[in-house]
Amino acid sequence: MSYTIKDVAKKANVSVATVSRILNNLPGYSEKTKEKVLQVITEMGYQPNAIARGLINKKTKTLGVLLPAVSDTFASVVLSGIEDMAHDLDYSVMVCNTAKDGIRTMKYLQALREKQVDGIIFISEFFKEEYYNAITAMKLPIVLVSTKSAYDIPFIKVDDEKAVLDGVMYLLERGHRSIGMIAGTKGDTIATIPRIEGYKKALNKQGIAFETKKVVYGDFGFESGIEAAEELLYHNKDVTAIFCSSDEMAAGALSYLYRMSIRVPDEISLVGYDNTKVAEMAIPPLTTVGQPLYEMGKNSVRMLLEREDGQSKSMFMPHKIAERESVKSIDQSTGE
Amino acid sequence: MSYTIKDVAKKANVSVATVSRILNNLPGYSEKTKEKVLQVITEMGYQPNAIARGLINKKTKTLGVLLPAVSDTFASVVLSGIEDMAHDLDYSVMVCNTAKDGIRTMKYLQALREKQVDGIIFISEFFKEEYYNAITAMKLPIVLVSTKSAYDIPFIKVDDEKAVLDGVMYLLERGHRSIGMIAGTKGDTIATIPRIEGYKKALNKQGIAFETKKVVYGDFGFESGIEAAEELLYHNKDVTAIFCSSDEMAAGALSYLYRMSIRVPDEISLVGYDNTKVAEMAIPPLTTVGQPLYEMGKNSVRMLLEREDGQSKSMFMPHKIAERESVKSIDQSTGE
DNA sequence: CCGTTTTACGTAAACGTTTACTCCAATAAG
DNA sequence: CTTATTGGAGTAAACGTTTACGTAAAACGG
Repeated sequence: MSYTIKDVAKKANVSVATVSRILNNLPGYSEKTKEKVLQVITEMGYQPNAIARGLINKKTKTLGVLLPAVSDTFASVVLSGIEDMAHDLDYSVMVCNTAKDGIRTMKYLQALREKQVDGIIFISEFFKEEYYNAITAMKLPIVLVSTKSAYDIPFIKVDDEKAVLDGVMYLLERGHRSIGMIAGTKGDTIATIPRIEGYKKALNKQGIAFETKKVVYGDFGFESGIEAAEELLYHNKDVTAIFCSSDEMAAGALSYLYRMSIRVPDEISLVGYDNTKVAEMAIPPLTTVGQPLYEMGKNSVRMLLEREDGQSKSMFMPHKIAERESVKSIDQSTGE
Repeated sequence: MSYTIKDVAKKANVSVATVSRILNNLPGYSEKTKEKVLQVITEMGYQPNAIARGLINKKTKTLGVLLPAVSDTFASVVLSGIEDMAHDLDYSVMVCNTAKDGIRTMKYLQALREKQVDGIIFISEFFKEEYYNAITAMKLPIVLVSTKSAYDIPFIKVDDEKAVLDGVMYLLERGHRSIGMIAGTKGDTIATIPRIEGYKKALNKQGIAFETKKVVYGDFGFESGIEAAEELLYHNKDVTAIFCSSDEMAAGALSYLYRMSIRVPDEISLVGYDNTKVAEMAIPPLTTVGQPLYEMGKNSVRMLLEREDGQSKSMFMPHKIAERESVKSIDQSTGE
């Protein structure tokens, strides 16, 4: 159908080897033939077939990305970083929306293997043993973004505990003493437990006792933020601030508070997590502890590709509080 | 490195042809050998190489998707529909973030061609002649989502004019008489001009004169919504409602109104477009004319793949107003 | 001017599949 | 019992590249 390297060779009166060499600029031809061949190529509109190329040199220049939901803001920002970096390095990316479903993840892993991707990036999902086995079996480089594992697999993420500690300290420094927390999925060893730990430590630094009833769990999504806020306030009439483990949940909390006619930040302060677009768009704009999601995406492909030789090591990315308008400093003496 | 079909054949004492036939369940072997081979396959953990397969039968079972920005809500919902449908049909998808940049689009088009994708889906971007030439040159099926072109290329979108007409009628029916519009990118023949046309027609139906100063342009993004709202209100103190050409711009408008202490919907009503998550999360939740984005994504791959034989035809998807809390009925006599 | 190196190519095998042919044995038909 | 048919396989070419190897001519060294 399309022209092949043979057609080019024939038309240019050279061998396919020569054409190939020119295409890959390897040595072994005169300047004259090079020009000739190049001219024929543009004349015919020849495009090399990456499949054939991939078959022989066992590189497809494509990466696989597994993520829980393309359509959530968090993952899609990471994805866009990955995409941009991949594009710069002449790689393509295949996205696999695992939809929080392990079976599908395994199916994808197999598809990616069959399609001979050069590496896999795994975003923000719990990394099961099953995945580990599958991936090591296929001997593919992999990096984890915004998650980590029990295995020796490089990851790239922020230090959740430290990030939350800073976020809660931010509240504490502004006079808040009764701070609730809307945490992520209960039991999540990556994004929930360390964050609660950070929350505890911050409280502890100020000599404030930790109370179990002040942390409620969600699932990082908007709706769960609504419910969590309701539950939290039901059991804790006195909180003056809530730390939320995702911007979406913070938006949910905001929504609930609005419905209850509780003003933010006048009556209750809110801080989110991630610094996604929803934090910017919220009313009032959310103060949030930001993760450099786009950069994390970029770095993940860099790590993946550099890994070739020396197993590259994991890295922690810096977090940074994005100050906006959802937090009020309160007078410590009055408590409100 | 990995096992090949030859290894399987050898170990099972059959020829590669037989193994291949079994793998593709074509006829030509006894039940006994089938079992034997299958057993060997699982024993060895053999996985076929899709690259080799693709080379010979000229199908890669992968699709290319071009979109302006993965990280915007709109495109990512479409993408997730594409992804799900593709997964069901055992296709993989390569995403290409064109970042509103034509050069990059051309580069992607070339990469997709070299990688021999089976089809291309083009989301929501203006379809340049340059693209048309490139794509027809590679003789690949293509479908346009949420955009259309001057060429004979199947598209799938809602009827923008009609959708806006309905949205504006919704406002009209609730007594609004002075309605502003925050439109998309000026001059956009797909998503701006027809929508303004719909706005005009709705006004016309009620015998209200169209005024140029009541439509201002944005770029579909949040920030542009802020600016557009400001400009609109500066020139039109009397509007009681604003129709926005995207939810994000509506969120921007909301944000501006909040800052100005103008209550929504009490003082000004707002309706958005798209029905993305941001409409749900807004405060107050946005009434918006919804596009079935996820379904559009799903259908696009169906269309693309069915196209093989009879050129499938374009389709319009139904829009639907999602009623939430950003619109107030006003008393016609007072004009509020 | 002869031997050696270098340059500029060409030939063909290889990558891992699929599939058109071929072939033999067993079965069915007459 | 012969002949046609069928079922169960194997052989090898093909897909479009890359690349190891070979080779003739040109360039070079002495």
